[in-house]
Amino acid sequence: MLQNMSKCSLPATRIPRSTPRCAKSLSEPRKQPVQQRARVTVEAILDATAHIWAREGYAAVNTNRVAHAAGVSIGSLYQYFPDKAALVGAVAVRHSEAMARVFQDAAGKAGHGSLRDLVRSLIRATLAAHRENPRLRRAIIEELPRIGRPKRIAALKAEIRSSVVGLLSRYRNQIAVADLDLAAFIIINAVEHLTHVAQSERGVVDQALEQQLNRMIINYLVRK
Amino acid sequence: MLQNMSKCSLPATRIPRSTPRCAKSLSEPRKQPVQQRARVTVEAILDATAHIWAREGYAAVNTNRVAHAAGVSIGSLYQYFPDKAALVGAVAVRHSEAMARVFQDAAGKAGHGSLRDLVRSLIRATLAAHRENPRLRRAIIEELPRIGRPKRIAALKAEIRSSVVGLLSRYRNQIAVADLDLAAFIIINAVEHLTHVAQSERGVVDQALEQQLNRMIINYLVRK
Amino acid sequence: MLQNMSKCSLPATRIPRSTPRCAKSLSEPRKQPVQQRARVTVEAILDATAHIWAREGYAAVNTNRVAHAAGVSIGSLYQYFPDKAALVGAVAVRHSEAMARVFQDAAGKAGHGSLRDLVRSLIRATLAAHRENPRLRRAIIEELPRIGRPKRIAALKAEIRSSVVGLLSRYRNQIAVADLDLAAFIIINAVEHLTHVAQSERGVVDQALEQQLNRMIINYLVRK
Amino acid sequence: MLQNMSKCSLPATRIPRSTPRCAKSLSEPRKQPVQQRARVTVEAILDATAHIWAREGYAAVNTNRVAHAAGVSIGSLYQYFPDKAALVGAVAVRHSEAMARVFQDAAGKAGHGSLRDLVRSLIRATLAAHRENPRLRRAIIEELPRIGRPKRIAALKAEIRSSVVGLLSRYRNQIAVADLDLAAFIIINAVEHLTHVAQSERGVVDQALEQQLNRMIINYLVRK
DNA sequence: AATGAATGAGTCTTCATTCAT
DNA sequence: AATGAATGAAGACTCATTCAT
Repeated sequence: MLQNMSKCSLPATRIPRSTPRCAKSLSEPRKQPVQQRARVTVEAILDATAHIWAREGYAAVNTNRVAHAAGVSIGSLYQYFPDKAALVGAVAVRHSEAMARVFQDAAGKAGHGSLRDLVRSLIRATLAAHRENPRLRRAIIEELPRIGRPKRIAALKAEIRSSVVGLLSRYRNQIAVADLDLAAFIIINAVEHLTHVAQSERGVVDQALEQQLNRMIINYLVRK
Repeated sequence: MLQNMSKCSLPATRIPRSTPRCAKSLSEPRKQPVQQRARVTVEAILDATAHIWAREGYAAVNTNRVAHAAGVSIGSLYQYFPDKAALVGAVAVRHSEAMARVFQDAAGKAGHGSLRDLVRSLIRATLAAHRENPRLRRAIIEELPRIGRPKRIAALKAEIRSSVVGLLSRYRNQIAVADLDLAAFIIINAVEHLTHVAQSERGVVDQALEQQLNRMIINYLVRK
Repeated sequence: MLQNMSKCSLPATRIPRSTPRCAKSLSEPRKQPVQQRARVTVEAILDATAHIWAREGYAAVNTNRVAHAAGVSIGSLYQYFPDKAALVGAVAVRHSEAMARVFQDAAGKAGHGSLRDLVRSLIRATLAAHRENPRLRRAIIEELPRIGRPKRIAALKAEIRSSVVGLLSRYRNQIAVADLDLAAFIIINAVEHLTHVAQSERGVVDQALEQQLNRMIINYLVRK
Repeated sequence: MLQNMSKCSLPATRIPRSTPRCAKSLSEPRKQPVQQRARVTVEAILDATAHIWAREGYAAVNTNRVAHAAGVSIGSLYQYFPDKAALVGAVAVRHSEAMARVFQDAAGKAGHGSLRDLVRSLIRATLAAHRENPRLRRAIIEELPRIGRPKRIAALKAEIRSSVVGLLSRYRNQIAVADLDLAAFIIINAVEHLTHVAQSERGVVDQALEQQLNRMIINYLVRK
């Protein structure tokens, strides 16, 4: 009886809740797969999610479809992921980790060269990262902020930025910008977005773009 | 009671729609309001849409809610907008037109100054545009590409780019970049996105950023 | 406050009334058009209704669409027709009257011939009636019973049947069927439906069919 | 209460549907029930559909109501039937198959008798079929053509007709009609419709009618 | 008389999530 | 652990009808 009352509160025409945001979103995976077989299942689910998300966007990702595409029952999916947000969250994490590795390698290699070498290396790494599954990357960049908890993403970005600040600070005396944090912010976002938008609007990320980016960034850093 | 009898009719089967189907996305508004009160209705609907979209993203925009927020019946909404996409499309158009005016004014004012003046003026206009309802702008930038027909948006961007190319070409001999179209692409997107991301991640678009942008762009254009 | 309660009675998922039939249906036209202009309006409305009904079925007939197709405002439509059922009712009546005239002419002409002549004449009239706007006729035959009040239609049919009984009774001594009412029922419905179904399934109502019908009916009547 | 939190997720935009669109009408059932309980569900849905359709016509069939009447959630209904048309389509198929069996039995039994026996047997089978749930039969006959794809229905009818032609051809030398296909068309439709209309207008399908039908058909076939 | 703006109950359909087997 | 049947809240969209202008 009482529980029926809640059904009765909406007028017939649906006027949805104006406060639908709930603090959760992007929850952690539910349990770690221990058996080999289970790890395969989880991978299949993530692959299916990534595929759909990359091709058709977040709105097209739905749990039943993912389960079906992964060749797994919907029940199994929920054994490893508490909800839809956890699904795309896990995909994003998996992808980000791979990207971070690429990026760190690049930074490591340029460890003892000139500022110019460092810039060139970071830009090259960003371009390389983009050529790797650009559609998924696009989806993550464009849609994750609306899905996941913004604070976590902000923290991630801050981390990357501070590592770039660390790299730049070795060349502080050559750099015309006083606020290195702002400089890192500008460099990272400009390169990142220009690569992204070149990919999605022009369809290619080529030599010419790379050259322009190098010129733009190095001039920005060293020129008065 | 009695008047309800007239409402009694056979349950009508829903089939009709003599208009095709398929091929929609971002359809045109349905009919032009001719009476004054209708124009008020349409404005209220657009305002409500913009408000929800800006605050909570496209996924939170739903037609019943928009109608309710606009103080209008769902039927009225559908009298003027054939579907949800048309709703956000109209908001985007309304907003874009306003922005275009701001931008063109800026270009006009800088008509006879130096290249440096032109750059400064365009950057200032972009910043100003961003300060005007930044959340709606963010929503449009981030989500419209996933909603509307990409070709149309691409065409719009190409138009803007070519107008910038036109402005730059007056100063060609001062510019170190051979491919003016690529230069315009880079300038527009770098400034646009850095402003955007500064707003959404740092919460402000300040003097410091403006200064850096000016330096970055002008150095990019004139330095070897 | 109180009026809101009524909005609260349905559970969220719609479980519609299981007694939706209401006794009304097929109401009379609302007011007679007196001015010439008004008569033109009414004709336009009926034409539009007939056109849509014939082409796309009752489910596709909707008042706004009819009004639009008739070049009339929805308000004007409701000035002359109290509801949708009245609309199709009026079309059916207008059509039936025309058909009745055709039929009565045929009966009149065969007034003093043989039984064979009478049968031939009635069948020919039925065929002729079918060739006149067969799609509308099909719609009326198929869909009116579900729309209009069955009693009225039954009465109409009884009337036609009794007039055929009247015609047959002149030849009673040649007829092998004792129950003339049953005979009339069989003749009318067999001829009517075979013509109808030949039209809608074979696309034509031709000489061969007419000949077969004549043979079937006359044999049925006179043979032991 | 606590468990409700997990239900909290971003409002999902409704877009997906990775399957085409357009080109449906009378679509196939969606997935086959494999578990026993699912088969029970499907039967309940079909029974509910048949009941409403028979009693109140197609316009009164609506998915929520069917689900409710079947004691099943609307979601379950859509798990097995992609849309409303599939629902009535399945009912029609289930009914038609039963009818076809009745009819074929009749033809089989009359395999080695006279032409007169064959006719008598077919007519009796038609009458028997009509006594079995006449309202549903009426609904199917009257409304299916407007719902389903006409080609498929036409094919079904052609099949039946050709089987009757097969039966008749054994007695060709006794039959006065040269075009056996036309004869079959006339016989089937006349008997079918007269039975139907006797049921729906007179309320009974009795001995007298059966006798008249036998006389009409046999005379039609054998008399010059 | 005519217009057309407004209404809102009603209908189809989807999809995240739970739970019995 | 896995399966897949079941659930139902939610959301897009239609259309008969009313009423202010």
